[in-house]
Amino acid sequence: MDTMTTPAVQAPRSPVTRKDVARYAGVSTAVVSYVVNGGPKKVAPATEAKVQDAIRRLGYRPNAAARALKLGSSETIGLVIPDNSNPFFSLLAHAVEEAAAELGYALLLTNSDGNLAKELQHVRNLAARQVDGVILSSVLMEPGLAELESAEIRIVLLNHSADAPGFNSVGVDLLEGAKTAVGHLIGHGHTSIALAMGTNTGNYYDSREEGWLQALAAAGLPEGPIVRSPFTREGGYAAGKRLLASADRPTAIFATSDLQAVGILRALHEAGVSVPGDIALASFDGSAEAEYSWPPLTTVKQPAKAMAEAAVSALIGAHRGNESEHLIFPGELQVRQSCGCP
Amino acid sequence: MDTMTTPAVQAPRSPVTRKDVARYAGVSTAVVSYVVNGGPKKVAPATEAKVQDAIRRLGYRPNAAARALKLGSSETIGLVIPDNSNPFFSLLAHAVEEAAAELGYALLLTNSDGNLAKELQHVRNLAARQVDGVILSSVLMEPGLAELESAEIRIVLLNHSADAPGFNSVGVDLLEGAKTAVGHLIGHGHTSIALAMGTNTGNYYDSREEGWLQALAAAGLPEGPIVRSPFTREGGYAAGKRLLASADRPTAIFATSDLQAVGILRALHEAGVSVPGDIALASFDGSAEAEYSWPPLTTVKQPAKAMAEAAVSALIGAHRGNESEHLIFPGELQVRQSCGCP
DNA sequence: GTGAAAGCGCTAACAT
DNA sequence: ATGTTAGCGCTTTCAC
Repeated sequence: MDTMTTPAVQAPRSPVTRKDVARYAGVSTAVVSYVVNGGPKKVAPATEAKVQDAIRRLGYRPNAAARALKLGSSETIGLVIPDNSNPFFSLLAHAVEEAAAELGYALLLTNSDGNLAKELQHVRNLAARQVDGVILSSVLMEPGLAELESAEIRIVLLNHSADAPGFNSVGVDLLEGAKTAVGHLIGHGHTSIALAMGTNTGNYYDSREEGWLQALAAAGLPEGPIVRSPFTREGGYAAGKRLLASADRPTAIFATSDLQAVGILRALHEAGVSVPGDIALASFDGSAEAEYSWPPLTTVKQPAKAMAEAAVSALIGAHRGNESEHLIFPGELQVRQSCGCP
Repeated sequence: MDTMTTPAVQAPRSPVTRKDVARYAGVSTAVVSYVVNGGPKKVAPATEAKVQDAIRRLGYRPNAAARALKLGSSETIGLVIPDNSNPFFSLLAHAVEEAAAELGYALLLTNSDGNLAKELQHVRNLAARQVDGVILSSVLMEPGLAELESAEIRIVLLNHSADAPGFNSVGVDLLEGAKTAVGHLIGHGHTSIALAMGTNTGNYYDSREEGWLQALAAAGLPEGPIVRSPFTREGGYAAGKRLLASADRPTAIFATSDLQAVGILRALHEAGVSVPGDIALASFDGSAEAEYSWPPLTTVKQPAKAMAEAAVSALIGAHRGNESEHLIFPGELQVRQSCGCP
């Protein structure tokens, strides 16, 4: 590692306060506040100009900590997600950041790495930092969530598709999404459709499994093989290899995440299996990566932006009610080539 | 969109302050502080126990805003990146978050979307929020950076490989990385190697271009075609199509990012061109996506974790000097199949 | 070992 | 329209 050195790094923060501005402008500190905040009192145009000028000349910037202390709000929200380097979550995080910024809120980002202890610790830490609420993409379901109720902070669950009593939540319709995807595969004439199911920390039942089952049943098809592995590329890769080696090799696979599908794709390619010729594939998430795999993935797109906006709005938006709401968004099938469509 | 409603959302924040704890424990507020912060004064074990008990019973949590106000530090840093949904940046963000958390700092994340105005606005907003510094993955180079010097806040440039006087910076060795990748392609016997160059907002000269040039020159090879497009999958896709259509179609391509390479791959696949058989490919970044493309990409891996740690450390670490430093990390060639290796 | 109190910078009710 | 001032919750110096 090379190191180069040149002089002079710019200095830290300004010590100029509202008081300095007031003195410089020849007004009281209250007036400065009124100008800075546009209220609550009106200020004479001439005075306002003087103050603005003083602010500019002095390079004054309000101290957010003091404001937060006084107001009891930091205009900041926390986001806890499992892993920001997972494309689906990074997209979600970006959308949340944008939605929050829209309302003048900043975003404190933390990764739980799928670790429950970290998750709890982060929520508590965020609470201590006086965030106005946290959006939690939890790794686990109900039982564990109860611990959070004592955290004394507004929480909305994002990417959470089951009802969680006592919490606001927003998620995607896993059941319908899975049914749609599997139904599409069935439409291509497949009769042996495997499920590559992602494994969660909490061992709850994921509705994507149910959706797969229901779609099969509705078509009078037998239950295909199930293989369970993490919601990752590696997990998918392992799943793909296992499916390939199994006695009843399926002719189609429904993967519960794009990442898994990407891993499966690799396993299939390595084995010289053609997609969708020999085995068709459909997945879930609708991440950008799915559009550029080879072949491009047919996938159920989660409306990440809308979901993020709903979560932010439920947390800090104007209409945030006091009832707990469970918002479920529909996924949308994005048809590409991995399923067998031209 | 379905909506379900159930009663009772947990209540907001606790109004219990250090004063309440003091009263409950029968001590002064100072002692509570000593206990909470483990200093600066020692406290009798018995007293400490009483205080801890009071804290637990009352569910007290220190108010970070007040602490920040008093101390002049929010124990928070800001990160400004172009786009958190770009895998390379999301990885970087994750690493920065981790490194900051290690030191007890939280991370305020913002996306500039490659927009200069947004970038500046974010830096200023972060400064107003009393962050202790910002890590900036700027979209532009020197000239524009000058504006930030007035922002009166510590800044370190991340993912910045040129020296920026007056700023700390950490980046990867673009020149050597590119030379290595192109050299590897040359080692496979290619003599016509194109460059898929990413375009930046600031129109500075990217050393990857120079590296490509130097590697070619060192091998006595003619300059291959250059095609310029954004650092994205779409940009790569467009670049791939243009390269395919060009009169002097190359037998190898060096792409300046994995994302571009993924786009190129798609263009090549669509055209029925085999990789690496007909055209070999190497790229830059070393993101996870590169490992799971088909074929897997040979790429120059940026040590994101180390870079993030260095940036955080330069910003808030113990040894942060007052001289401006420019840290350049070496990239490491990850050899996979897209280059022609078995 | 413990406590009293000043003050960080800001907001807004109240006074003028 | 503008000024005065209390106090948000915390840290820490200085006294005991």
